[in-house]
Amino acid sequence: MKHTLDTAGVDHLVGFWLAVADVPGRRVFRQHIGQPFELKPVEFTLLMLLLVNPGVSPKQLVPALRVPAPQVTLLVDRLAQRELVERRRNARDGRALHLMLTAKGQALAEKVHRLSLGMEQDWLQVLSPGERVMLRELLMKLTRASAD
Amino acid sequence: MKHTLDTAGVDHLVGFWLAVADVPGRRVFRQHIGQPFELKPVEFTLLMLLLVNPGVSPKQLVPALRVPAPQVTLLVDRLAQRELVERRRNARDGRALHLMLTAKGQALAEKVHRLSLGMEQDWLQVLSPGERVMLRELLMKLTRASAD
DNA sequence: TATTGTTATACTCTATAACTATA
DNA sequence: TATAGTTATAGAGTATAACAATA
Repeated sequence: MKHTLDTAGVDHLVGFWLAVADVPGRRVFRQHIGQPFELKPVEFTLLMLLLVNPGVSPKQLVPALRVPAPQVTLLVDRLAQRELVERRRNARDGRALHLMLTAKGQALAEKVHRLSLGMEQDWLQVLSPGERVMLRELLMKLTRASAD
Repeated sequence: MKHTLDTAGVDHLVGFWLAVADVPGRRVFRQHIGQPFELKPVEFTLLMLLLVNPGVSPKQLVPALRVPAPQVTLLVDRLAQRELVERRRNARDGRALHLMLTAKGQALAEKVHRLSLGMEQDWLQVLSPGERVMLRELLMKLTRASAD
């Protein structure tokens, strides 16, 4: 009995290998950041976006996080309840919100960002430094080309 | 108001760009195969595996499809009900099963395989032929290195 | 006693429609 | 009348534990 199946039927598909590689990629995140700090990938991403783009609106997060508007509301609810993020009313437009990191949120965001810088090393060890850069740049090129 | 947020906080993460690229990758599958043939990605992958590995057992599919055993049962249930796959008892071991494509399943598997050969062209258009090969090979290398 | 596959069940994630409040 | 955000709800996907049949 074979222990590894022949994947010849899907070997030609970038999408297949992308989906497969995503599994250990998510595990790396979970082990280094997700579990220790109780952050889901999308929550981590939101913190990272707020670190660099303070004051963005939920409306702007919909395309950036690739998540529908109602989910952004729930996402911000959770982070606001943990006092990591706060909602501020837009002074000119009473409908719109500005999202800001609290002091606590800022500290956490900086900490997990620092941790994230080295967390993928083991996972990517099989690739040379040049290959890692190449892989990331090809993925970025692919994404930046399509509708962001 | 900026229309594209600064992703500087996550730019260094291969896992982030992998997850992001996976979104249009799934859309390509859905448009070309998923919707027209009512196949989910995991169902398509199972058909492709059976095309090359006839007679595999659900047990073998668990690691290959990265899906827990009960989900394999339900997956095979659906495809068996559509008369694409059939379960055969192992003659030597009454517990084990062999999964086979039916004639109908074989025909569908061959058809969607043929379609899949060209379906990613538009999506990957921004990459040169060499870059596409490079991307796929880096992803395969990354996966083959870790536990399959 | 261990293994293959199944059943039952709970949990999370995701998507959509309807609503509010402001403009 | 349109827009930002929220509420409510339903559907799909995922994970775990308990079970039946065979070894």
